Amino acid sequence: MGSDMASKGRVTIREVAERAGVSVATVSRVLSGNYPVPPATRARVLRAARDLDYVANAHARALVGGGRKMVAVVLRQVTSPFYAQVAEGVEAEAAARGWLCLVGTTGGDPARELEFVQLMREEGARLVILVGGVVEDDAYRERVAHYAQALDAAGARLVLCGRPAPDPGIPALVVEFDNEAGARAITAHLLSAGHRRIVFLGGLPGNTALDARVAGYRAALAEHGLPAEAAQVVDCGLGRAAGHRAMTELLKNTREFTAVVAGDDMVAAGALRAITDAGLRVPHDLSVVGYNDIPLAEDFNPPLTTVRTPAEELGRAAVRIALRDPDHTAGTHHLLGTHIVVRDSVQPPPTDGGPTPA
Amino acid sequence: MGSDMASKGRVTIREVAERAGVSVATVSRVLSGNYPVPPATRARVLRAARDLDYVANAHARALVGGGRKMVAVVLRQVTSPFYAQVAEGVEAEAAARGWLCLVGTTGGDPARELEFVQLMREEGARLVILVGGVVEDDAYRERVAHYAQALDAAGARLVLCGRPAPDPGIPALVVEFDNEAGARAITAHLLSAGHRRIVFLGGLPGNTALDARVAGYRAALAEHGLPAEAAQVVDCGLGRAAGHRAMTELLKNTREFTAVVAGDDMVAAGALRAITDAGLRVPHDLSVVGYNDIPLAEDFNPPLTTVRTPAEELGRAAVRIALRDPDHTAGTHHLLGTHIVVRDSVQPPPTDGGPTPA
DNA sequence: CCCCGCTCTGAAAACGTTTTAACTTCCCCT
DNA sequence: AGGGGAAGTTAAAACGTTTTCAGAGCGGGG
Repeated sequence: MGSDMASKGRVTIREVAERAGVSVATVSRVLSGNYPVPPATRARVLRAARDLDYVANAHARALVGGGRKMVAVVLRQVTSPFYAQVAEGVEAEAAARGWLCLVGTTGGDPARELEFVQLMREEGARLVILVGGVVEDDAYRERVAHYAQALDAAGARLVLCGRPAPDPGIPALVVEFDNEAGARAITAHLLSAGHRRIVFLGGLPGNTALDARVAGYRAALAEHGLPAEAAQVVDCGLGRAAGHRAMTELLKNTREFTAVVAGDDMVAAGALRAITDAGLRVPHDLSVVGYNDIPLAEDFNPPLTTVRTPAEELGRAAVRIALRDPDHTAGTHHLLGTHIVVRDSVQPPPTDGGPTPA
Repeated sequence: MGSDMASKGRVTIREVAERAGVSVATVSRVLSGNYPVPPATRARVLRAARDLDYVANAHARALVGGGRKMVAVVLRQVTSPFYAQVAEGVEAEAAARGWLCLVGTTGGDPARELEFVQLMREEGARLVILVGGVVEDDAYRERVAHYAQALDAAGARLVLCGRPAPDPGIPALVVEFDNEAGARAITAHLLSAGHRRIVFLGGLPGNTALDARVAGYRAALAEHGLPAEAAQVVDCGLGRAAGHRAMTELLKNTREFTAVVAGDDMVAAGALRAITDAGLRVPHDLSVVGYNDIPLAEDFNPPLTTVRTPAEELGRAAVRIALRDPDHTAGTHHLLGTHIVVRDSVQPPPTDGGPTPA
């Protein structure tokens, strides 16, 4: 760094030009690399830029260049392990292509989501990724349709992760996990361990991700020849606290079940804790499984059997798919696979009327 | 939304002006709200803007406005619960003031950190927050001094969370937890439960955050009248995997300790798992404490006694402090307090030569 | 010897906004 | 009635780049 660093304001391209003894056009050509410049001049410019510790003004660049390489991710909160992984995937894939990644959190508030998308339009994001299930009502559909059209008009693309496109005609991509298949598989796992009375804890009617998991759960039950009445779903919503509360409630009544499939791992965490608090043991007295396989799921008590949804890969896939085909292949739906990871929270149900032998 | 939405490119302020029958200056004044405009004109402009679904170009704004309200957080990874919380704090505090928040991840690579800070200079961030301990060597000091001076010259500020300012003269703020006090307190907790042979698992020589915790650990031992040789610190570094590996190793030898204080909760998670794998029980055979109180620490097996470092508050404090005094109160050092949260991973040590009575 | 074309460089326009300075009106005061 | 503001509005400059267009220098082929 030179000793004559500007003490006030930023160094502009003009000062670099002056010091190098060339015009601003030449400096721009060297620095942006968009145009060949003979080695001698090039070196002189580079030298001057380095001496002055010049940094380009991204705004000026974006202004004339008409936009910039930026992707925005919008999610409920970064402190949720699952969302954090998705964000990391997006960020990694974006960074690998030299794109900037902006993450915004909404706390689940549609108003803040709208606000953020608006902001991203102002910022000239070329790709906006909305992640996380949502309750799908008219307001939602209208909102997303608006986003999609506005972004599309500006030459940007919208991808929805784990939430539905409002209409086949809307210019948005959808990338998500096959929730139904995942839930079906994990429920089948419980079934094949011998469980028959299984409750689904953490339904959230209207939320498409959860609805799909509930559907998978019911499908597994049906496939195993159980009547529709065998399904018990507790619509307590997501989150550790909700899981804890609902499970506590459930345990107050006479126990009509031997296993629980939780809406996600956080719900499972709450449920696990509630069960322990009630003096029961998992999996000895009750089996429980989760969903998502968050990083600390194997440190739960006991290590949680759950279905792995490669969250980071979801994020990567979202940007990869959106950026791959420049032609407008909108409206496409992409499903990502999942698989069960078996740990220690499941064992055959206790035999009726007495404790199982060790 | 009007039926005549521009189908190509963005709607500019000029088109709004035209439709409203005023000049661009007037539109700008209405939209930016920097200058009073009579209600009638105002309404007409607003109407035109809405009809055209106009969104301002943030770049043009930032260009003329000389920068923009944006804060950038740089951290190792968002998937680490502690960092995620810090990021959330920063984001929340920034959003509350109408600032934009950009989070960048480095994976711990100084080169990527440099690259990102450079990028933020280009983007015109007015506040850059570097978070996370780091090994402090000459390269680090030089790097940070460079950031600080460059940002300062551009009228931006630099705040360091949990890492040291290279030199009192450098224009950077430091905000961090009192690591030494926290480690001293949690070690004292173990001591007062009767433990005498305590190992510190997760040292990382050169990393100032960890060094401070080790110092606190040693101080607690000394205060309790134990000789310096009583301290055993295992420099295995951070992360769940490191903790697991180191603990496994430790358990291979004859056990010379009854408790372990982990460098952070992730190390504790690994250690807990290693102990369980070895057929031992916590806290019956061994007591374990962590550091940070990450959100899932209470779901560990057993629920972890640890020291709570309010991470979100750290993030909030960083932006609050940096933005509070416009005068250049640089070089200041702010320490945030911590406190112990007691759960179930500590109990008095087993009596020598036999199992403790229940 | 002249002209063409190529390489290198520079002047200036453009990007979309904010803001300053100036210019009308119109009203009120003397 | 005339002058001084105030209020409302506009034209134009400025922000820092990229890019187009054109000019200058120069070597080679006819």
